[in-house]
Amino acid sequence: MLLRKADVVDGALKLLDAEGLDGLTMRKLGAALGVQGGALYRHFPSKEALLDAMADKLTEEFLADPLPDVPWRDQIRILGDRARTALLAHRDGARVVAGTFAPGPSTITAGDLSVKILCRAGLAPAQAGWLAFALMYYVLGHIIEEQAEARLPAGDDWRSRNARIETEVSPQYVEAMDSVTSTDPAERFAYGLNVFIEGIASQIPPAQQRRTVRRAAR
Amino acid sequence: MLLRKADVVDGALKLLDAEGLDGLTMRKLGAALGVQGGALYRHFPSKEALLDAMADKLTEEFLADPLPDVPWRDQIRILGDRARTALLAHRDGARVVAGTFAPGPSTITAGDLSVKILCRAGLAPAQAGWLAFALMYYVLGHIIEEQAEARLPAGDDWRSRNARIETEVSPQYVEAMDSVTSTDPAERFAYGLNVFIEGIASQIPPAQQRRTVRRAAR
DNA sequence: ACCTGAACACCGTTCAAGT
DNA sequence: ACCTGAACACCGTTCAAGT
Repeated sequence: MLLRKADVVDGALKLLDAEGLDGLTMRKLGAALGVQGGALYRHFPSKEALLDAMADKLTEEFLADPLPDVPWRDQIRILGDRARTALLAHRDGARVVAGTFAPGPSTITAGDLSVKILCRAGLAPAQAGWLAFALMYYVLGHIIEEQAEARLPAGDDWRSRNARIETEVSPQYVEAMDSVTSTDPAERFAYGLNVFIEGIASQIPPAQQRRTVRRAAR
Repeated sequence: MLLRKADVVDGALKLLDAEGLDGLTMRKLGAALGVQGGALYRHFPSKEALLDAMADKLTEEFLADPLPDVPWRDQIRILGDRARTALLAHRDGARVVAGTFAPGPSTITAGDLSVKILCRAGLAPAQAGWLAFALMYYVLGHIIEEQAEARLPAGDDWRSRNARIETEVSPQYVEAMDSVTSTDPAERFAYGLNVFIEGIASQIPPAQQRRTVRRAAR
């Protein structure tokens, strides 16, 4: 049975779940698809290109449904939550997307969508572009950390690591770190996303802001 | 001449500048230090541990001077700028720090400092911790991208990549991407950092905020 | 204690040859 | 066109043996 590009990407995502990003090798992927490792280079010019295709497939998923016509703040919240769900759906999903070198069609569409939302909110395209990236850094950073923590050995929390090296630390830091490790990641994610949204709101010129509020009200 | 741990870290940072993170191998580092690759395992149990030590050294640099007693917004701006300077000082510096597995003393001190600033601004320790991480995601994401762009082949801009795949894109997106690639990264960095700061300010309870304003005024 | 030399168990990638 | 088999040029890591 001959392989198609899509088969390779699907197999790679399956292997990703089983082995993690560090365990994803061309030889193992070949074996999982019943083929020699080298044969994969008929379908992708490099492992990097395959990883780009995997990232684009993950991004595709959270673009499937159109965004509802709600105020821009809610649209960003929805986009953020969908991105999080899509990235958490595969082991190391966030790391795969963060490592994207050449963006695919879905990655570009996602960027386009983010910029359009921020422009409709009242930002100039330039600032919308800058903040779309900033938003992406937050989303990816947060989820990379979530997925890393999920795979730590049981006793290896921040407390035991701090104890090993002797660094004095404020009681506030202790409380902060305890909260980071004990609070539902979804809540932390939403909180930070909201801070971001309020920061964006602070950059919208008042004239535009009025228009936005009316949009939200109808 | 026998090697010390610090010599290995210094040599590794030098080799990082010459070869980049992907070109940094234990064998090459050994050769640069006049030693076999395997000999490095007398000083570090793994390459990962060496990379952690490199990351901590980078972090150490921007903690050298104490923060001036200015309002919390300015303290965060100063911290962000110092972090950016320190990370840009070495090739792939941001990727090295982002890949940190076990934080060292400086990394912990930097976290402690961030949390303290945010608490002094009026946040509860838990939220201060969450936002300290969010802040770090932004800083690292931005600088990783800066350092990646700096090494792209000349003709390989977003425009030529988009042309290769046929994805329709809004005129706003075009303007946004042009702005991202043509604007001074320092300006973009400061803008996003400020958005973040204003978002944080929006989360501070009014009672606390008054105190903060007075602090800033004196 | 620190380093050498050599090995082990892998990698990504290429390519003549087969079907 | 797609795949095999085998190679090339590397990796991180380990370890007996030297000094």
